[in-house]
Amino acid sequence: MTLLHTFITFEKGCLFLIKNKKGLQKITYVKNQNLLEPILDQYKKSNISLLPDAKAFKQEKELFRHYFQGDPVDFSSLRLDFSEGTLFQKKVWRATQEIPYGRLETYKSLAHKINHKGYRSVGGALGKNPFLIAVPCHRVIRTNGDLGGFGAGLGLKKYLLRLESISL
DNA sequence: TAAGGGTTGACAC
DNA sequence: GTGTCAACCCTTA
Repeated sequence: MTLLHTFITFEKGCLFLIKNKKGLQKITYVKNQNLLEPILDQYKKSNISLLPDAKAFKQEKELFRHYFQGDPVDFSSLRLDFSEGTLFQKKVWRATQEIPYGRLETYKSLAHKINHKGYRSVGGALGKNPFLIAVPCHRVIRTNGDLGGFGAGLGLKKYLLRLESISL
């Protein structure tokens, strides 16, 4: 299998984007480009060849450039391939996608949106979120105002919230 | 099948 | 205010 990939550097590190025929398959965060090698190796071992192709990511690069400049960006125009997630995870990710730029949501209210009482499961699904920033799990916090957790590190969560002018 | 998880709410101190 | 615990329910090993 062949997938396309590219990376986008920003102040705090680097975003690694992977695309298949259906759309974006993954957006992950790495602190620096040196850490990309082990990721590429893993794909090689799984018989997946990753081709660097910056042109195929023109739209994504443009959106992220604006986003990191602090402009309000709507990522809903991106085609995201949720097929790797479970039914429950897809529900949570879609609900998270609907959180507008600059707004916060709690794990509880997100659970309500999908008619669910398992707040922990919502956190679990967000932890598995393969689309960093495009599915804005950084906008989900605890009801008491604590940040909760973040797969890519709380430092990055704070940075992204500051970028969107959200005061904590 | 059991354990663990990015949580919450209730209760006791 | 802080700590503890049960309950929610999905995912993973």
